[in-house]
Amino acid sequence: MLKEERHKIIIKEINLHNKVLSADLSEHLQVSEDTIRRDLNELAEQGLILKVHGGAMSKTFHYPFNGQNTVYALEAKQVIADKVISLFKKGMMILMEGGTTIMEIAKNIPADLQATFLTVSPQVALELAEHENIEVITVGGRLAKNANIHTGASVINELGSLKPDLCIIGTNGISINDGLTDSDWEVVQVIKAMMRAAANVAVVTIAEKFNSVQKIKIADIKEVDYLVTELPPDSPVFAAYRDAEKPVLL
Amino acid sequence: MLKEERHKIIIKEINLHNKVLSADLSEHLQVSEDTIRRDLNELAEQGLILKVHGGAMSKTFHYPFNGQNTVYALEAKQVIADKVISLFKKGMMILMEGGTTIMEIAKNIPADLQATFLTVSPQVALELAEHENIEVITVGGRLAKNANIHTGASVINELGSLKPDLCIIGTNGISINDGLTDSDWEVVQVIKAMMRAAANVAVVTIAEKFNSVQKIKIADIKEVDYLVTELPPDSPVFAAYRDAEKPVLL
DNA sequence: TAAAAGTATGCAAATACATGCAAAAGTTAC
DNA sequence: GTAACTTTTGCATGTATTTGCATACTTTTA
Repeated sequence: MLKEERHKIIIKEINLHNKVLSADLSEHLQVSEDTIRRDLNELAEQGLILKVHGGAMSKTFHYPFNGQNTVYALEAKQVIADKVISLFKKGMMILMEGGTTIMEIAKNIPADLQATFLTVSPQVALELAEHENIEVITVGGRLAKNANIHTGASVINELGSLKPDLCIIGTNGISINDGLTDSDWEVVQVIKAMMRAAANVAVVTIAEKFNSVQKIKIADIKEVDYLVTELPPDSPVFAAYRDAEKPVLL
Repeated sequence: MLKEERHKIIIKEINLHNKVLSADLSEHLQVSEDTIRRDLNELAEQGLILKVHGGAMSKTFHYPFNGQNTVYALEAKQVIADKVISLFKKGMMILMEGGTTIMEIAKNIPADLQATFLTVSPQVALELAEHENIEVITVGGRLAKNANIHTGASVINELGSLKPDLCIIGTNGISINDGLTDSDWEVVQVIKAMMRAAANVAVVTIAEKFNSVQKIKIADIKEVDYLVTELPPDSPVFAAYRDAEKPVLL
């Protein structure tokens, strides 16, 4: 049996079943597991498969969202992500909303962080699933199409029985006087429930959104524990926030 | 024996068996292996064959695997999608599993169908969300990273309180004797719960998976209401299935 | 946290390869 | 026909690849 022949069979097997076990292949192809492992290494180097402990899996199945859609204010969001991640500690249970900033955070979580992440966003869930050491739990429910997060009574219900250490939310509007605001009633209900559930609340937002107000109120500024933007905490933009006890500026 | 004569025979042999071994050719053509190697080198230089260690292989046989982003057996899956969609009626509540075939179905749902879709897969949920007229509900839970579907007790629980009209599942193994099989225990539990919940069960699979068996049993064939493949129902592949009352072949 | 399963590494045997060379076979020119 | 030439072939040599095993190490699981 030629090596390339084995490779072909392995690829086919992975395409059929999305994954293969080294032990199964070894028996099926009548070669030692060492040889199979070498085969899998080669195929992985060629980028054809994704090698995992015990075998290999389909790459397409695992990395569905390679589509590079440019994110607005990406650099700012990466700065924000770095700051937020400094709040993450081992063993924490962290609840995340959706949105591009939160996605950026999810992408940049350190590989060695051990924590449990809850989210109401399928996109965030899939991004989080890329990290080996974290457990991902989706709070399911009716999927609101404009925001791509789960909403509805079942979500509120479910959130009521969770006690995360930290809750990360994006926001559409934020201002001293009107607090956090948004324009989607269903989304607002979910965010309220998330804030109620969590021990600490971090709001992430690009500075551009400061002092903008939307139609529906979510909460007062003083209910936010951490406020994270791309600007340094001593930026003049935050002059009005500095006297308040909360939120802590990052 | 002329060189060109050998070349023709080698090409013929490769077309017939997709591969040749230098040792076999040497014996068959009564020349030294060195000569065979030189032959193979020449044919490879002309781009007619793919030379590999130990012999040569058909080029067409090897090439299809450079596009790693193309879903395996995409055409077949689109045919399957069309057939399954014929089962969808207005107002139905339809429960979907995950996997590439199911994704293909989700993509091809007619724009005007009004229905409610439940799914345990974040990917499928996001795909379904692209459709205006359907309601999407995610059954949330712990996200199993290898399969990218929600698993665990909460999912089983939630499924227990749902009564979908139709349930669409992919499968890794399917055979007359061993029924539906898979290799992931958590996934199997979820699929079992899905089948229990639904009034009707449709299994979608490319014909290639027929008569393959995985380690863990999900259900007997007779528990499946519709069996959907890319082949016509009267294909000889289904000879053994034809006498059974269920499943209905599509 | 200990056992089990899976992995990486070095090594040796077997096999396959490229290369140079000379003999054999085929070709051309006279 | 045969000398001069080119091409092809087999062999010897040294090199490279492949493979299974032994070993030590890491990850996973219970």
